Amino acid sequence: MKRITIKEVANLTGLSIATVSYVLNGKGNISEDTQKLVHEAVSQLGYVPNYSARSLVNRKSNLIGVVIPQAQPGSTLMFENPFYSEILSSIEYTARKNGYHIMISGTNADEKYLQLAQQRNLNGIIIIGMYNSDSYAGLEKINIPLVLVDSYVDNHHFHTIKINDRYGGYIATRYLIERGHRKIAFLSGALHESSVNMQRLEGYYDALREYDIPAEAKRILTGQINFESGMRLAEQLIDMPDVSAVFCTADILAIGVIKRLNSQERIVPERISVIGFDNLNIAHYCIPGLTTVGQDVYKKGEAAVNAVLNHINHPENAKEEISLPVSIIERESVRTVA
Amino acid sequence: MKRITIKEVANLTGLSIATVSYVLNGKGNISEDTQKLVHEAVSQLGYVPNYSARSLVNRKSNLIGVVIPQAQPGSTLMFENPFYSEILSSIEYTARKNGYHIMISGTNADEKYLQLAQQRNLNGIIIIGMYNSDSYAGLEKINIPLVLVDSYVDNHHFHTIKINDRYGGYIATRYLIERGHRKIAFLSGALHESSVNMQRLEGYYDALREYDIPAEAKRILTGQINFESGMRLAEQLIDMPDVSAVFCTADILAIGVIKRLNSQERIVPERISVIGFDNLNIAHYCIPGLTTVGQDVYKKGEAAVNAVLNHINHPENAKEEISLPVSIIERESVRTVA
DNA sequence: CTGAAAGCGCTTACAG
DNA sequence: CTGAAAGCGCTTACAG
Repeated sequence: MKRITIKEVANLTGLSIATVSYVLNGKGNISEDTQKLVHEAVSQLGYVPNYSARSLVNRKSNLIGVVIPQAQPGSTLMFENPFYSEILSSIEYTARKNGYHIMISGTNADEKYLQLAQQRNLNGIIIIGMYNSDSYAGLEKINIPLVLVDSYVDNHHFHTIKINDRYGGYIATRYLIERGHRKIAFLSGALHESSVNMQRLEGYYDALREYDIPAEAKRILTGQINFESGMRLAEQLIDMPDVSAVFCTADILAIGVIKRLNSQERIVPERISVIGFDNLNIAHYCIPGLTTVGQDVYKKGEAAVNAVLNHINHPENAKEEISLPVSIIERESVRTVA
Repeated sequence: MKRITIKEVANLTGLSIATVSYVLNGKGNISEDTQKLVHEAVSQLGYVPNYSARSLVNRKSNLIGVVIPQAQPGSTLMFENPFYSEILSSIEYTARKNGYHIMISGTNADEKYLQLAQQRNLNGIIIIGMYNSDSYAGLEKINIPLVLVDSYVDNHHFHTIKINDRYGGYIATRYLIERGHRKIAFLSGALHESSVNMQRLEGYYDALREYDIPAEAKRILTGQINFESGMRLAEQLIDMPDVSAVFCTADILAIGVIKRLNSQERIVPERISVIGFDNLNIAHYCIPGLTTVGQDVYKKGEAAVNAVLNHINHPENAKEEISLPVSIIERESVRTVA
């Protein structure tokens, strides 16, 4: 099956390939008649432009790369946490509306990905989540728009989209305190320096401080951000009968915690209260509905794509640093205590 | 920033670009010494091959396109149903291990996607789910490996990966019957001719027939495959106090049903039993744990990629038609009645 | 308003 | 064992 090229269109119309190319790209000054002629030939022949050839000369691919963390190095993507599929959904949608496609891959956000980006002539890169900071080494010497979502590696070379994580941690904790809780556990993934978890922990401390509640190191429990880890961390809670509320820095963690607690004698919210973070769809699905710190995951993805697009169109502009709002979403997993 | 090309590598080594290309591709008979020379120059220069140029001459992109249904035409992808992110995860992983990347897009699986596939020189296409059958029109005249996941449009032009949906419907229903249930509702998405839902309904009928239980049309309720629809369908159940068990053809539907039922007087499983289909992660997360018909979503994605890869390597082989097994996963959402 | 020609960065018969 | 050259399908100054 011979591929139909611009040459066949040129032959059929009796024009040159240059002219055909001009009308296809809406460039140059081509007469109405000629344009119509070309368009007719295109649809008659079923001509489809070859992006590989276009990319080669334009040095652009209309492809945006999205880097999603892996569950384990070299393993499957972290889709177990619905946060990633939710944000991917809005990234894909926003990109599609603007004529771009999404390439996903579970590579690390490191030098190797930089190679990939060059190989593929990516027009932009969106990196979601935190990677250890020397992963970013070399990434700034690339002149491809690069946006970091939820990362506090802040070297002004990249666009950043995040939320006010510290404030989120603060309002979550305050919400529990205002409902009479004093012994509040903090459950999260690893507390790396530049992680959102660390910020949320600071917010937790802020709230305790404001209400003169001493922070207890033993109530800070860390694992990974997934369901299983939530189950395991909940084990540790079982030996802390005085803890009346738990702040989990991710909904998926909170779901695991609730599941495990429920299988013990500690029903949520009757015996213990739980608040999450993210407001994923599952927070709404589960029973009891999960009270959580809501962020607009859809907007986050949209903002990431827009940052890429803006950079493409106005490379001279300063780096974007966008911080999206958070707010408490009340459901049934927290109760007021005396 | 000038891009480093094969030419620079040739200059530095004093070889021709042909020779450099040969060693890069491991073709031809090139001496050890020359090979080493080239590799040194490559790493010294930081040379990265340009896939656009490669694709242009090879007519292959190392890119596999994955088509995921949209929630609404022209809207975001159906990631609200975790089935899609779970299968995407295994598709990406399997592709990555084999040197391919994944391009996702929410286009319809129609002539337009065919154009896209040609534009992008896709090496394979994986279409997940059911589209109306004339969407596939023209898709067979493309000579790109194409695999259909969970579709009963069966014209032998495509590879197909599915499970035994009818049997799945049968064992789900039988499971309920064996536990004493007689008035069993069937909840699903639209019952299109070639949909998995229709097959699962047939299995439901099979089981009823086997046990001489009359099928009642009023107990067949259809909506869409999402959480909200599950909530809405559950409304209708409220006026059917005699129904003691519900078979939902998707876990996400079942989750919606349980949530709604729970907010009424009908607690699961005490007052009514629910069985799902898919065995998604959420089936394990929720309370009560969801008893469901388990399929291996990971294997499904893996099989889809392997079908593409096999086709690439052995285009002469017959179309693959793979059917994966299903089995009951017991949790807590079904109880035995007298 | 339109065309001839160079060039994007690679691969691959074909010669030698 | 290595190289000169054509060609993949497109875009874009530059002429006219």
